[in-house]
Amino acid sequence: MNEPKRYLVTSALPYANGPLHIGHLAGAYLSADIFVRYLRLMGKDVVYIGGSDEHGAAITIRAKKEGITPREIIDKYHTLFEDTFRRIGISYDKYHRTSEPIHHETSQEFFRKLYDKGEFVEQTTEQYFDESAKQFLADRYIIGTCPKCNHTEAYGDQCENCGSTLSPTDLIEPRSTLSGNKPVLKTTTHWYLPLDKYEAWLREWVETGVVDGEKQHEPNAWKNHVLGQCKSWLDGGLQPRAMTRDLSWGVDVPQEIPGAEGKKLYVWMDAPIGYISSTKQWAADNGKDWKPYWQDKDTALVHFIGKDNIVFHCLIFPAILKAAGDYILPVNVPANQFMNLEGRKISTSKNWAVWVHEYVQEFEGREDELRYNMIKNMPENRDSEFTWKGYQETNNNELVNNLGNFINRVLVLTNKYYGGVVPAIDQRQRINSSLAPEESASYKEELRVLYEGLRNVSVNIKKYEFRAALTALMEISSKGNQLLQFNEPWKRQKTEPEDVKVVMNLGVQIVAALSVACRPFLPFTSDKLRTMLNLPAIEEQGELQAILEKLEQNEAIVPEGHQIGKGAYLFERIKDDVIDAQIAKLEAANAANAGVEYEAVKDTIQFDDFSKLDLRTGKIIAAEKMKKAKKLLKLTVDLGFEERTVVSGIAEFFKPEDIIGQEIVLVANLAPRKLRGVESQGMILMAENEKGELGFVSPPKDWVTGFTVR
RNA sequence: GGCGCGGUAGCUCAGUUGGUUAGAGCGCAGGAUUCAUAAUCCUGAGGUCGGGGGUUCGGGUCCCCCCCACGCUACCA
Repeated sequence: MNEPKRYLVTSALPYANGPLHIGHLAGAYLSADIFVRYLRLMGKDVVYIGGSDEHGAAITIRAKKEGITPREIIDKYHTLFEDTFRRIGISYDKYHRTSEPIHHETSQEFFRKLYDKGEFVEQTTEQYFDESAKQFLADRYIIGTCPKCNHTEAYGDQCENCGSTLSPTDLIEPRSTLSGNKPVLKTTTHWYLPLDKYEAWLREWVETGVVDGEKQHEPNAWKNHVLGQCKSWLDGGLQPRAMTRDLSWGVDVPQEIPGAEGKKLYVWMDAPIGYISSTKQWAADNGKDWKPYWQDKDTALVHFIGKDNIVFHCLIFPAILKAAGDYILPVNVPANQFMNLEGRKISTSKNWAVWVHEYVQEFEGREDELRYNMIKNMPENRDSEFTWKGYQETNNNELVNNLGNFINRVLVLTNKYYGGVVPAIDQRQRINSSLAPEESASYKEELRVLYEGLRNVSVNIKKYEFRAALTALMEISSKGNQLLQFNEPWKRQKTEPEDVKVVMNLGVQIVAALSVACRPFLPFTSDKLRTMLNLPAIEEQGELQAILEKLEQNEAIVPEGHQIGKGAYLFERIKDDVIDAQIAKLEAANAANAGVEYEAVKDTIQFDDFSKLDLRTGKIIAAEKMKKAKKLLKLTVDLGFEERTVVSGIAEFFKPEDIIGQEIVLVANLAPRKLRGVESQGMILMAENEKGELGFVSPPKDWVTGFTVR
């Protein structure tokens, strides 16, 4: 594969239904931003694309709940996203939105093209339908009792209480959120993309990089967990996926297609095509042609996403692109894993998160400090963790003590000794090497060390190893500190001023190199440094490439005689009270949210309804774990007059040997049901707490078995 | 239960195709130093590389079994 002519880089489109937290940032936005800023600094042709994902049922439901329009919600979050990204320095070339007409047209064109080519399979299935509202109900429009945790407000696709993934037909007592009525099952027809038909080429493409006999990517360059998850799906066999849904808020299925009425494009045919429509808008705004970026084989397409999006970007979207024809496939999908927060999973609903828009407000001027910590702890290959204490430590120990201090030392000394003018030097002078205290080095040899340091940053960014690249950046600064330490200008200025000139000139060169090399990671710091050095602001147009070329030729970056400005602190120490306040804030928000949520009391029943239940006291006399099931125990219950076999989903909370002799209450007249091949004759009553933990409901100790409970 | 990514120093993590005494940063202990935001630099202590077996002249690295964490998935009357 040749060096690409141009790059098209995307970050996952955030869903316009809630603010951005640090997990989003560490997952898909900072990584992309580092990559594109680097490419620009190397003089590459690169376009960085993103936008808000603004369709879907979750938004309409929320709008209904809050009594506002979906448009108001998406406008609110789209504006917030744009502002947040700008303030934390995510340098999109185009941040677009899927509600724009150009996006509707683009995704409809895609659909039309696939339809005309006969790629779709039409399938008729039964879906819930609200007769009073006269419409099919999206998963999110159906609420019912979760079959797993009995939460009464579970959605048709997911229970937000226990987190399990559901299908609408799983819900007990489903009801429509539109009318509150019980929905009926009715047939509906949708267009499916037959992924099963594409399985063979998708597998070859993922595993070898070859499509249609042409090598398009190097699988070794893909991350393990990305390849692993793709293979896992491929091995499991791909199923046709619906590309349309019965939704009210989204992109219409092109109306000339028979049966299109009331149908919208599903997220697969909507959100990722947002990358393309966003590119079109960028091209229109800048007098460019969007097509080479999506259709020319010499373009490298890179998707930055979180691990929850791997299958989507590595299998489904490529399938759509190839089915449409004329489109290139991604050369890499460097998905990150997840970032935890203070030992727990980040959770929007539980309000366990650091919100980026709050951070940029509360820590204005400290954007790079967050970026630095996020990159240092980026979940590149496994889940990682953000802690406020860690944030404080990286800030104080690395940004202040290492980087900021080195730069300050150079600026202070240069101003003190030479009035801020970069000293002219005699290149024949030898100084102490920055590499080892006992060795000597020439000016040019030290420029070479700097060159190698920059190369090291560069190589790691190319490999999508941003943590390593950041470490390499900090090594440049560390070597700078060593150079000063081994040469001790403050001592030798009086005795060996010519040596000191060489050292300080080098110091300025290193700081100047850092002002360019730090930019992908710390763009705000880069700007400040350029001002301090009195050097032109960075436009991200080949500046890194330019200094690499100079250094490779052993040429200085900053000429002798250049006047630098005064130093100022780039980073400031963060005190304990700031950190303590943030931790307290986190705990408080979480506690406020965790206020025990009581389930709503169900509809009133009559005594007759109750008396239909036959509850009996009993005792567990045998228990064993069910094979091939994580949650199930097979229990034998003594009812006095008979023994029952009961399969119960309590294995996560109780070991079989611990519950022999446990007295229980059994629903004795529940219709038997087979679970994993074993007939369960009844149900044991369990109490559940707010954490979802289970406890037995039992009669007093040594109660007689087999008697009724009422 | 199935599949997948991981399990390396007190903490956060590097360790390429198997090859000499397993590394970095932070923290800790000593020392040097003062240009610098009590910053910097040097030295040191600290690891049966999750456990067990195997292949090999040689295994953190390859193979098998097991344990733990996370994710996806099935099961939850």
